[in-house]
Amino acid sequence: MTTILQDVFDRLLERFGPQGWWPGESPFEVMLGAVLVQNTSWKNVERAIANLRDADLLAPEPLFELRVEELAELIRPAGYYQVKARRLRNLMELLFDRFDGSLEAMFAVGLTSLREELLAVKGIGPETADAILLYAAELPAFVVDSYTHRVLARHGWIDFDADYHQIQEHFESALPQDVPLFNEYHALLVEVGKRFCKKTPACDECPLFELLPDGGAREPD
DNA sequence: GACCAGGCACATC
DNA sequence: GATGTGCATGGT
Repeated sequence: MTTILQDVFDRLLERFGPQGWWPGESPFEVMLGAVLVQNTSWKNVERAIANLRDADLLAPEPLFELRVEELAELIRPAGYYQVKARRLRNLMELLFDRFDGSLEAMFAVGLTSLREELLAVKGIGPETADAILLYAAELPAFVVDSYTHRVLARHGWIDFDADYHQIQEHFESALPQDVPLFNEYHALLVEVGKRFCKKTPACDECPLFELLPDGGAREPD
């Protein structure tokens, strides 16, 4: 049987093609990006990561040894740089205190345990944790972001007041627990969100428009 | 100059 | 438990 969520995925993939997420050359870099991108455009995150790369800091050891004040200056282009420097520091402390600095060891503890450990880090909430799980650790956690919420709610496929866990369950219960699928699906939702489902939407040109049961009349956010 | 972008923690009621 | 606010850069 075909669910609406599978329809949506097929349509988005056909329209936009594979997105090749997550941008980043290593799992460690992907993990840092997950924190840096919080409420921030990816363009600004790229500058911050470039600064870290130029300083040869895109690896666990050197980043762990870097003072938080210096880290803050380097990631400044990503915005909220004082807060995010502290958050990255907290994440490094988890990595070294619990896993001796080994990403492999950290990712090997499994989805449920690692998710709990990540959520216990101050500055890592559900979306950042799931982004690390899916895109860095390659574990099947569906990532829910503001676009996911907006796209689904505006089409009437979830309630506007659905919380993170409800939306995640909505996807995970309707789809196979497949890492490449979850990877592509979230990336495609961000893409359609950026193009057509901003705060001022362009619904009439959205590829999902015709999937609406009643022609698209929906309450605003 | 206003508004927005791939959140999260914390204060206050 | 719900709602509001601070955090900050860079693009439109």
